[in-house]
Amino acid sequence: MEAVVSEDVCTKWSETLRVYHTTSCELESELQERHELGLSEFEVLKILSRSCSKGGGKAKMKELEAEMYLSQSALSRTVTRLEKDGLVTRATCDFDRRAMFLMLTPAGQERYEAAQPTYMGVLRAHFA
Amino acid sequence: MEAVVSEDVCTKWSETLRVYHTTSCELESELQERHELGLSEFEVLKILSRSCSKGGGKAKMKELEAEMYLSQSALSRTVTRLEKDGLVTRATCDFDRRAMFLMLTPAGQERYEAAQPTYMGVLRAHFA
DNA sequence: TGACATCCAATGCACGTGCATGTAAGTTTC
DNA sequence: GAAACTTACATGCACGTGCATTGGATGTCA
Repeated sequence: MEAVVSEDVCTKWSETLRVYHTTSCELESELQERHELGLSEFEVLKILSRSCSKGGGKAKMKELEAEMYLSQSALSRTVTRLEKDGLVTRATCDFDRRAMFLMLTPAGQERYEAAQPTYMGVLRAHFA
Repeated sequence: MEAVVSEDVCTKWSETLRVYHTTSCELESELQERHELGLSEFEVLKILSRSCSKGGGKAKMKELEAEMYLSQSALSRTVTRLEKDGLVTRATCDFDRRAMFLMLTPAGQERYEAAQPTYMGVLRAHFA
């Protein structure tokens, strides 16, 4: 009884591990090879694209952080990389000068739209 | 139709991501805090413990590599750390002197048996 | 208003990982 | 048996990450 339950959770975990690993590896390499984007960079573009379309073109760092599985420091550096590539711009918030707004540049929007089908293709291949 | 399928695979992926992230983070921190073991270190001990009980006390690096989601180099260094902590020992194979046998030390066996309930506890909390 | 706590983002640092390469041992081909 | 190839593991290196800290801005309370 106990043993059955134990075996069951182990199986579930190793299944999760397998799916996560194969999918994230393929996402990573496909996005890198075809669009020069890491997975977390793509995720930032994805969230920005979504919130920009309804939020008037900007999102706060804190909002991004809450939606991603990434530490504050890692997110900060990811955004730095994206900014260096000209895909997003940072802007200080007028009302709270501690906070930063992020905005997709046209190049960022374009890059995201080019990469999105690749992303979806991998997901479909693994989950459909 | 297309949209529904798309939404579905996205949901599945983000669910996988969530489960993987929360579980692996908790495994990592619990194992580290209570037993001074990283997750991949624990995984090596786990596989060794299993194959030792039936295989006469040893396993080859290649076998480990095949059973883990870890590159050859990462595995090599993980084993180096375990060896430095006195939990496993390396031994060259007599028949193929390229290959390495790994063996759990008594301390390694002990550490694994102490950590295993912690590991199972986390899995049960997330999957049961 | 002044002192203190809280919050946001950036950065120094240590660490684990993957890729590419090195080294040594085994295998194949002629 | 020598040369070319393959296999097993270790290691140099670059990179992304998390933790802890810093610096600056905001909020709170007396």
